[in-house]
Amino acid sequence: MIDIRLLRDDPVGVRASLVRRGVSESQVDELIETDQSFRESVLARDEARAELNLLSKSVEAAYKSKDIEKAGELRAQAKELGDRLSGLEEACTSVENKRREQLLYIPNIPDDHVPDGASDQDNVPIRYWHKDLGEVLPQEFVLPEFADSTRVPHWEIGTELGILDLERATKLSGAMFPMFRGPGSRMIRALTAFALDIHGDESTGHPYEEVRPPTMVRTETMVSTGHLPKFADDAYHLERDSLWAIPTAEVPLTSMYRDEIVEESFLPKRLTAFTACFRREAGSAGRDTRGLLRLHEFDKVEILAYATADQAQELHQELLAKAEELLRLLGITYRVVDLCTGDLGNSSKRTFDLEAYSPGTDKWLEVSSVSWFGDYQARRANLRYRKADGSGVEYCHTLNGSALAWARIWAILVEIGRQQDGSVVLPQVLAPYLGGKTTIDAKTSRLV
RNA sequence: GGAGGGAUGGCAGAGCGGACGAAUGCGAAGCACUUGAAAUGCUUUGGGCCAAAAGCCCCGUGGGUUCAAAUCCCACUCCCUCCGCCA
Repeated sequence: MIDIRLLRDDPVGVRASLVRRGVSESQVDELIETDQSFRESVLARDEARAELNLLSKSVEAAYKSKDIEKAGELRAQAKELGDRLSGLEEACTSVENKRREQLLYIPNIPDDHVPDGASDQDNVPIRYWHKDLGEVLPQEFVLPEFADSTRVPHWEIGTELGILDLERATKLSGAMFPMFRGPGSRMIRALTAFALDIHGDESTGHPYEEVRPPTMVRTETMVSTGHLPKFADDAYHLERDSLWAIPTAEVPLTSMYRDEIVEESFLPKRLTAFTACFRREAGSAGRDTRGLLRLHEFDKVEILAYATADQAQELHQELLAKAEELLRLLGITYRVVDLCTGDLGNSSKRTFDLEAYSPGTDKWLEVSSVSWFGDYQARRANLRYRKADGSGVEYCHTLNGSALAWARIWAILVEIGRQQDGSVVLPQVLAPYLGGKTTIDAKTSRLV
């Protein structure tokens, strides 16, 4: 959540920033009002409490001096004050809860650099990359030719080779649950090992610690990252056990140090995790239903960092570079997009998306989203660090990005690797993870 | 699933109605002593609300009793041990 003090100190500025990303003025004003009455009732309550504490002390003193009569008198007085206090206390908690509730629904304040915009149409491409062209500025980029053999959608290729079995997956779980088979399944395993090895590489000097977190989490864990309470409809909920299926490894990784105060020297802390991710996709029924474009369950490797405010921006670039590195190694054409205020995620301060080109569908697919959350999530998670100079305790900054989401990568690899004869050639970097064989044979559907 | 035990500061651990935001030990920081270190001694060392001195809150969470609760009562949550079941 946002820092309520910011809102107090600069209501006009904060309101303007939030309106920029689609929050209504009235929602902000309501919060300001609630906060004001909260502070008033806290003051009233504390004054009454102070008085009562004093009275209690004098009761004790009266008893000690054996003045039973006076003690009785004071007790009656205190009793009366106590009754008044409980009313004030009740009022106080109720406003406080109201304030917290309102606060939980207010999205993060976007960074000043975030471009204005209403929807994903207004996102700003920053650069393109293609294996033969290298980095290219947006205005200079022209999409190179893709061979006809690659202009086949991945679901057709997958079915043809028997490495994707969506029909039977539907039998098991319903639409939008994928099932990979044979080399198709092994590709996911190879990609995962490949990515984790790169993230965990010690020789970089800043390896990411590999974590295998739980996939089902408590409600508080989902609240910390901002996925609850606002977006409950998007998540799978196991009511009987009060657990939620994680939509991304960001959820458990961010809460790992929830309610803790770490030392400044601990930061920046880099983590990486492979998990399945579950999304109900409640608002998108009927869209992108074919193939692997939109799924209820998919595998993803996530990278995440905790940082101080000073380190955050640099870490953001580092995470982005990490995700880009994988795409480059895989030879996938992509662009980096600076998300506009209208498309920015609720908890995010700034986000870069990586969109990879799928020749089979002629679409740019979001395969990674790299976000800087400022202290928004850390406030929700009560995740802080003790400053090295001893000057106190501060909220951490959190950042994370996908690197990468495999379903869409799988789709693109299958499309760009497709040859005239229908076989699929996979990137050489995966060879060590595929038993040295990188071609899926058209006839036998086996790796050769 | 059954039975028991527990939840206190960075850790260990006392306190079991008022003098307790909390003994003691360990750890950490500073200072002194020392050529330096060790040892020793002294001092400091939780978080939050508030613009803030003051004031107020926090001993798992929520409620209750009381003038007064870490301490008594109730509920919940979590953790541990044993038994059962099990990948």
